[in-house]
Amino acid sequence: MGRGRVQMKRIENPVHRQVTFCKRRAGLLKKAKELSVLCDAEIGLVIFSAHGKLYELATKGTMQELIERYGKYTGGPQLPDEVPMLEPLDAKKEIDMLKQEIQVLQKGLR
Amino acid sequence: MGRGRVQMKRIENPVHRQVTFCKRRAGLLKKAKELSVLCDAEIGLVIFSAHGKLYELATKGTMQELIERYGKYTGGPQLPDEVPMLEPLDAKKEIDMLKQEIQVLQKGLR
DNA sequence: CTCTATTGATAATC
DNA sequence: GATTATCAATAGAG
Repeated sequence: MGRGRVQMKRIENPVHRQVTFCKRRAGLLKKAKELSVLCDAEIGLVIFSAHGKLYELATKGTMQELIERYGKYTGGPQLPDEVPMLEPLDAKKEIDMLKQEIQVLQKGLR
Repeated sequence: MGRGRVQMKRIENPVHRQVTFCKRRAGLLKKAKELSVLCDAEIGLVIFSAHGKLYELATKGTMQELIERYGKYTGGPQLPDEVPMLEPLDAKKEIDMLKQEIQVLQKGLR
């Protein structure tokens, strides 16, 4: 789109990259909403900018609910009781992961 | 795009809706990848079809890592100390406790 | 699925 | 931010 083609690689010019990020981010969010409405799909979209700012979209409910559904889908039917142990990560990180898993499991019990 | 405009509402014809879902889903995933590459952003996209099938995309790492980052972002900066901290147990001990709880929950799910 | 006609997204520009 | 020339996505048809 636009005047001239676009190389599919990181835009080096910071100003240009920022402008493109804003425009395409808006376009992506719009497309996601459209797909959700047109085809009755539940969509979650999370975008972290290069600078770490968060942009999100969740159709049908909250992002948390969607994450839980995701966890249930991937952790449930597909890998019932397979616990792929990770290497000894940072303890805090591992604790957070375990807590999240517990939340998913608790939700599944209801 | 295409021949004729599209009403922004749920497509009633099931065949038409399925075709549109496939096409736009592919387009959305492509756009998400492009935004990630062009603007150096980390993007997570989760799509549940109306029938419950999951389609996902995670640029830069896994979806789990992205979810963790999301949780950290929303639960961290925004609600710094609203997290009921447990007693400062030894990290290893806490991990073992959490794992045990997970096992109990998994058992309950069967 | 492949193939256009046409719209919609957007890169360049102001 | 708004405008416009172009390209890319896609609706409909085969």
